[in-house]
Amino acid sequence: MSSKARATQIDVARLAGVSQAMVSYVVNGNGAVKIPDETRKRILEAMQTLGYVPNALARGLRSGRTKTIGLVIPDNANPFFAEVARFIENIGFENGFSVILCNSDYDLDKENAHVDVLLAKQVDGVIFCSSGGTSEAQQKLRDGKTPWVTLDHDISGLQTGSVLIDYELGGYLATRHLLDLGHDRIGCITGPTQFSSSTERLDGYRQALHEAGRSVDPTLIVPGDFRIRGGEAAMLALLKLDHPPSAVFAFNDLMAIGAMQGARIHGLQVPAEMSIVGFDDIPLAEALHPTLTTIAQPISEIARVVMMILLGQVQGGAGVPAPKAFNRVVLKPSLVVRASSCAPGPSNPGATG
Amino acid sequence: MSSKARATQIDVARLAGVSQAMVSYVVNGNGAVKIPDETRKRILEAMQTLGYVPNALARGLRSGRTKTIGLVIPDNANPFFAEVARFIENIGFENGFSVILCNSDYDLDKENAHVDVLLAKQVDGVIFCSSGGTSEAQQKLRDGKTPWVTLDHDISGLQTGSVLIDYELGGYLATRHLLDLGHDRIGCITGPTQFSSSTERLDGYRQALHEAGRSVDPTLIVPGDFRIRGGEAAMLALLKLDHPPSAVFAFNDLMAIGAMQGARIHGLQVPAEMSIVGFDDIPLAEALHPTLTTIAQPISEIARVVMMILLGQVQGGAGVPAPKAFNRVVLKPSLVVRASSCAPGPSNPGATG
DNA sequence: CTGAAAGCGCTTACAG
DNA sequence: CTGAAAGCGCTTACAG
Repeated sequence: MSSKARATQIDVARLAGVSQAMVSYVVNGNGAVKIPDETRKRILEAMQTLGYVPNALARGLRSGRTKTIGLVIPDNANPFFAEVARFIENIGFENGFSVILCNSDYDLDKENAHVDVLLAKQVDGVIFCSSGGTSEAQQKLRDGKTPWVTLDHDISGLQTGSVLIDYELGGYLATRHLLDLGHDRIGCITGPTQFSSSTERLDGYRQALHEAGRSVDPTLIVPGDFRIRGGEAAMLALLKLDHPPSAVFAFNDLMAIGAMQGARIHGLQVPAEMSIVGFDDIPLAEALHPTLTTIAQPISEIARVVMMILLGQVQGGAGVPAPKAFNRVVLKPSLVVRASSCAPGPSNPGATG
Repeated sequence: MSSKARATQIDVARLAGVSQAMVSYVVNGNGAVKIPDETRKRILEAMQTLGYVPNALARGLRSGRTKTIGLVIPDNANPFFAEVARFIENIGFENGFSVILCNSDYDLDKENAHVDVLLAKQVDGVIFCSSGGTSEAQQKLRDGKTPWVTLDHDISGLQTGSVLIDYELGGYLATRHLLDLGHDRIGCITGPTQFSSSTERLDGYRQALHEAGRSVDPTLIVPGDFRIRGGEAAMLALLKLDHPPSAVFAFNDLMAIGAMQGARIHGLQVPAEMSIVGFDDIPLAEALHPTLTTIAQPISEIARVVMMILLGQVQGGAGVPAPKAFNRVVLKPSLVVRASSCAPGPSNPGATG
């Protein structure tokens, strides 16, 4: 048995003494054709005997559907994206879709290469979590006819479904929280500056400062890379300033964790001597010590909405768009106050004078 | 352009004034056929003009290769598996392979369903990180002719490539470390007990205890679920014992993190009043506070070896097995001592008398 | 209810 | 160097 080639519908048909079409009808449960129980049973038995496995390639080529979607994210090792991927895959599985995982590594060329492959593989849809900016990959998706949904916040006239996160609001909430606690000098560890998801958080930071009548000190804004090590390095850089901050807002939780380490390396207590706020609310945020104050992204909600939009378009059939109301959804992040932020201590140089 | 159907090789051939075969040769760079530069250029231009994208389904159907592999893991939201997936995908990308991500959720039925789909989709290979035990899915893989590599430690005569982790050694090292520190009562938070990766760690635990002339107290062994919450609950259960442990070995880092929380909920200091050792060495282990002592699995090495074996079989062509030497690789975990473990305090009831 | 047949887009010998 | 053609395994009208 293991020496023979894989059985096909023709083999099954032959063994069951029916035509190939009958086998196909049984496999696909086509309701338009009624097959006598006796015949169906014979076919099923033949399939069993031969260990028949349908060839999804042939089916896809013929039907134009592959039951596969592509997921492009920057980095699956980041717990936030790992969670996103987990939820997406789960919903896909429940609906009979496989997901091809693509990590772009915040690299536009890689992103582009991945989209090429996904399109060549005839995926039924693509979930595109851009590394930021308008890329070649995004252009291809835009020009093509494969349904796709973006998780970016690039609202420049997208002609597709998009789930947007209000990053600016997130940046505002984080900063506002620290201002409310009495912090005056608030550091900022950003993501790679070319990405819109970074600049938007930064806009929120600035807005909160302005609203409170504070000026923005550019030396307090240091770039990170969305990774732990980058957060640590950024915190150490901030602590070398003549007037270091008493609180730091890191643009994601991973960097916030690194910032905590950086503070400790410097001998500072968190939060007593250094408040830290993150962004994402990864599951580990509340397992840290101290637990991490952060801006929560509604991960499962994001995944749910994205898949609803995408599968709506995919299953609606070619050219039938999803209900207009679902095409653009803005999800709000929210502040989750935990133990890593508190009012500045009296001895803290960064405290309100 | 967006209203037309996707261009095919026939369209390109027509526009370039050549036969379809020529287009195919250009696309695949078949060295056996020499195409004049002028002709090649015309074809390339026509492809550009029409926005030609090869149909990987047709190619796969014809050639028998899909340049796609399947990855079955229990849970991508677990940082350990997220890392594994990340490395696998990366190596796949470098070699021109896409990866279909499948989460089994420690559920044998789901595992089985995923393998069915992967086989139907004609993947070139499967990486199978079993949830444990001999499952239907594993049987199908064994019977089929699709190359596959297992990450399990089920050595019961596997006729396939396998990368094994010496979990027993890991369990031994963790326990031995705690014994060496002077702990007498060492708790154990296991994984789901039906899985061999759990029982093997437990064997190591027992062995270390026996070797030190200690008996195994079954009340100190509590089951976990490989998740943070489960670790916390297990720790709380351990602390309710009449004779609670002074140290705990959790079977993965996620549960170790939960155990830390559980200890804190109970008002215990880690490590002064409760030592904790994990397993995996996820990137966050050294970012925790205190940093986590754990048994490190060589994640990147695991991914590298798995892919080397799998791609060797895939690219070696049907029926040509990889070099025998690569077919079974046992990787050793190692102890990484950090700050979450120390000698028991004098006031600690679990300390050596 | 059942069968013969076209065709999805490609690769690959096989002739010229 | 170039073209005509078979065939990968399936789905789906179309006749009987």
